[in-house]
Amino acid sequence: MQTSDPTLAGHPALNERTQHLLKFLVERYIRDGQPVGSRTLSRDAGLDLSSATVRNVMADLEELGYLRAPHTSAGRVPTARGYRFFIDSLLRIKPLDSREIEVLRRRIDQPAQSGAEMARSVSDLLSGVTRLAGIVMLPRRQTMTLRQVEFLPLSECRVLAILVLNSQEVQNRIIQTRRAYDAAELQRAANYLNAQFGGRDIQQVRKALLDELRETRDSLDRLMQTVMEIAEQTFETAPESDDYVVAGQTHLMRYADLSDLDKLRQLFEAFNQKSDLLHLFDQCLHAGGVQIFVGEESGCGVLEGCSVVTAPYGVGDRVLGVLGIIGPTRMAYDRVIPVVDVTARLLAEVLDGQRD
Amino acid sequence: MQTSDPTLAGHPALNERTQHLLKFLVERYIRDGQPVGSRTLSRDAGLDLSSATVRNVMADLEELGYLRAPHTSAGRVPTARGYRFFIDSLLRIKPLDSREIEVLRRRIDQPAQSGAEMARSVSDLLSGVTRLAGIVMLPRRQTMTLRQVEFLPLSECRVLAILVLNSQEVQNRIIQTRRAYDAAELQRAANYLNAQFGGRDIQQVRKALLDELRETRDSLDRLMQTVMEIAEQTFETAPESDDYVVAGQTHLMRYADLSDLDKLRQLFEAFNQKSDLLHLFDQCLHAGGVQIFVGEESGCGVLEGCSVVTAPYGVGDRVLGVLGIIGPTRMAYDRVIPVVDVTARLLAEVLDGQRD
DNA sequence: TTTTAGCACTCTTCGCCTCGGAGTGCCAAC
DNA sequence: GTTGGCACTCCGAGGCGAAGAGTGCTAAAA
Repeated sequence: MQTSDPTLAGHPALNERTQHLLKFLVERYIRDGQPVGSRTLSRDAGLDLSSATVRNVMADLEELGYLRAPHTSAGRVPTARGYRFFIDSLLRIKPLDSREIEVLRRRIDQPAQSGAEMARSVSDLLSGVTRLAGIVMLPRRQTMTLRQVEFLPLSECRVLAILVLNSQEVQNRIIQTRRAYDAAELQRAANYLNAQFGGRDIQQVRKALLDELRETRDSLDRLMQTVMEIAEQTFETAPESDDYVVAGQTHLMRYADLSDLDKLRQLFEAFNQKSDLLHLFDQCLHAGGVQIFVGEESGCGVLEGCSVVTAPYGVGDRVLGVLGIIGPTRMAYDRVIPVVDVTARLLAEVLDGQRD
Repeated sequence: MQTSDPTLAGHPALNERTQHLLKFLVERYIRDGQPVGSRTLSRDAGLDLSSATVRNVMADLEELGYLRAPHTSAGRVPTARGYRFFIDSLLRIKPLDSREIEVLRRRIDQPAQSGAEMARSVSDLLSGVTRLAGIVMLPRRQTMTLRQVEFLPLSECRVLAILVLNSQEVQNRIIQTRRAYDAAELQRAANYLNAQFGGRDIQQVRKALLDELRETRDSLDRLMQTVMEIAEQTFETAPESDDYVVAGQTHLMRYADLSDLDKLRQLFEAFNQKSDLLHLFDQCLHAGGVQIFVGEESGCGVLEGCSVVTAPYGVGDRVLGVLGIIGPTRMAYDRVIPVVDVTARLLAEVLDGQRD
């Protein structure tokens, strides 16, 4: 999360009163979804100003690009820039109370058979709590710890490789080999790999294998040849490893802001397409905390009118993935931000607890 | 597919001319999505009748419940009953030409690592070809052939069970045991199960295990006790086994018939909910061919305005699952039906080829 | 200098009306 | 049984006016 320094780059200092009015306007717009007029602010903002004065202030804010008027007689609405300033400088986040945190913890701390199952359940949780679309990237395979590897001969030249990762996750891969191996050979290869690499993460394993191969290319004994041929395919980066799970897309259909059916369709297609959003999430992987994209800030056309709130999750100092929500720019940031933040932290805790 | 006998239950005989007009009207409505008036029919249906005569016929068809008029001056639109008659008695299905079939075959005959992957790719295919939402139920686990089973000790009292099914599909399951087993014990148990049950389907295995258990409850030796405890959990019907995959939901957002955002949302929620649709598909499992539900015929409220076309797929005489599409009632049945039909057949072929 | 009251102006929304077009139902004639 | 004719209904587009909301500007007040 960014600090609340009102003199951020590109943001001229606003006096107290102006900030207060902007804050009130954004909050009111988030609540009602209707353009907010000067009378409303004059009456409800608690500043005891006439509507004329408020109008002057609003005109200034429009000039600065924080507000815009849908048409001449319709009050003002925040722009992306307005939301940005609101989020960075005006928003006071209410921390979740401990009861709510407990509920989240219990929902997250369910035994899951796999990373994919975990991701599904957490994105369900996010979407249920925020009533927006929840997104969870699958834990990246490279950062997972290898617990155990086994090989099973299936048929002539087909071997089933089984990886046990993080003690929870099991991944299979059927690999084609150049020659047939018998069970004993495969067992020896597995034993070797387990002894050598058990407890290290996949990335290290791949690197070590490559080094080994380079150094002793020609002098490999029979066992090591077996190991090399099979391990090479086994530890290839899985193509499916960069992926995410979306839940609760239907919530987005309730917002009039997004009622343009065609826009909505494009957004849903982007969820299926995945590449654009994955690119966005990759940027968040090493952000070290909650990150917020308002409207087109994300650089992703289909996200016009949408905001994205993300947080990386991981174990210790290792980032495993990113989770977050997508909703209309007009969302309750003060609630959504802590939910995303806490969910990421709780998930880290739970994964940490499962490490052994 | 039903026969084209025009005297089906509940359907009074219609003379040739009336049938022709109904057929033309339905086809035109499917093409344009606009109510069809008497002038259009008189002009284009090729019968050389005045619009007044056509009006008389249409009034009869409305009386019989095949057509309805959205309002007084808006031409006619088919009712669910009208579509039903059209499909059962009037529709002439154009078989796919061999080029198209070849394209489908190539898309289906991709190596897949698992049933889920296969289901995803086939539902993608269905939705791409028909521009509707494609649905594929995952192959039911009970009907799969057990090729091999292995057990891996993970930690104290946790065992990883690996099932190789149909030589293509690998399933894992982590099971909790009452006492710790060592690798040798597990190996013996696996050997026993493989020798005894390899090549049979899961359903038979479960049944045989239960029988065995009942007959020799007290006299089990140590090996058999091991086998029983572990196998029991391994062969439990997986909860995720009844599931399906949807692709191309976004196509449904293009149809003005479904433009009611709220209806659409409910439909999408039903896709996520799954239970209603699963119930519907279960009915199709043993239908022995293409099955069509028009509008509320399915008994499923959210499917109002939608039709569902399904076909079971399987290997030999064993039904593995159901696939199909969902779209607006106003869909090109003459094309969709053969696509669904052929896809199911091709999938059967491909799965059959992979059996060994 | 800042704030405010007042006023003219703009723009949307709604109801109301009208009008043309599309399509129907019915009747009488063929 | 089929057809032409005609009155009727209904929708949709467009125009009009009133009400309401909100603005910008100006001149006076603080």
